[in-house]
Amino acid sequence: MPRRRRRSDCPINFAVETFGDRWTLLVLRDLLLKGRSSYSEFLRAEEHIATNILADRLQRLQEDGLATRGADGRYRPTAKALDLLPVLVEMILWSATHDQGTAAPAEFVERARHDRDSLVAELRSSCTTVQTQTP
Amino acid sequence: MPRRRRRSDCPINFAVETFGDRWTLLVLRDLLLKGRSSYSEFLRAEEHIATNILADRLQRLQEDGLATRGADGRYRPTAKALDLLPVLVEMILWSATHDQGTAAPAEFVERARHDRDSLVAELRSSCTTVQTQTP
DNA sequence: CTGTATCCTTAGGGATACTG
DNA sequence: CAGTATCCCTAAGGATACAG
Repeated sequence: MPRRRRRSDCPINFAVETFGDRWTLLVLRDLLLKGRSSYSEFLRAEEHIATNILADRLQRLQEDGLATRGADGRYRPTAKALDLLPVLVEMILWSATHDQGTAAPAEFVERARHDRDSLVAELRSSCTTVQTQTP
Repeated sequence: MPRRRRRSDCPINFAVETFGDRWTLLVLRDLLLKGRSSYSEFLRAEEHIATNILADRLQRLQEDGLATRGADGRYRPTAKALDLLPVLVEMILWSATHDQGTAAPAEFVERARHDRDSLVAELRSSCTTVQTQTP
C-alpha cells in the first residue's frame, strides 16, 4: 500500500497527516496519558474502537515512529511520541476551558494552567519509568 | 442535519471531534496564523481545498463558535479559536523537531522554543488588532 | 467574489466471524 | 490474548458546473 502523498510541507499539515483523524489521538492519549500498552487495554477505550481500526492505527504509529512493539506484545511510546505531550496538554486545557461537560480532572487542569512545564516533565518521566520497569 | 453524537466526555475526544479531520486545522491555521479571512483567501491554501469542503468547514467553525462571519463576508476568529494558538504552536514545534522537510520559519521555531508564551501573546494580539482594524 | 449544487469515487469505519 | 479477514455502508472528499 503506497502511503498517501503529503499535501504540503507545512508543519501544521504534517501534524494533521500524522494524527488528524478520528482515532489516532485517542490511542496516543491512552498510550501517553493512561499508561495503556496492550491491545486489549486500547480496546477498552470508552469510545469503542473497532478491532480492525485499532490494529491499523497501531501499525501506523509504528510506521510513523511513534510507538514500538516489544517482544511482550506491549506498545511503548517513542521519544517522538513523548514530544507530543505538550500538544495533548494544551488540547486538554483548551477543552476544559471551552467545553462544559468535559471530564478533565480539575487537579490536572489547574496544574496544567499554572505549572505546565513541570507537569509535562512529570508525565514524560512517568512514561519513561513505566517503560523501563519491565526488564 | 443532526450533529454526530459525541463518543465520550474526554477532553482529548472533544478536541478530536472539533478539529480532528483533514481540513479544519488547516483552515484554522490560515485564520489564526496567516491572517486570512475571506473565502478566496482560504481557497488559496496550498493544500488545495475543494470549494464545497471549505464552505462546509467554515460553516462548522461558526457552529462550533470558532469563527464569525462579518457583514463584509470576512471570517474572524473568536476567543475560543484564539485559545487554540498554544495548541498550534506546540504542533509546529513538534513537526519542526521531528519532520525533516517541514517548512517552518526557523525564526518562528526558535522563538517558540525559547519564548513560547510571549510568542503566543503576540500572535493573539496581532489577530485581535487585525480584527478591530476595520471599523 | 462567495459560495451551492451535483455527481461520483474512495477511504474510513463498524460489525462480526475467525485464527494462531 | 492479539490480532486478521470479510463484508458492508456511509461519510468524506474531489471535480466541476452553476448562481446571485
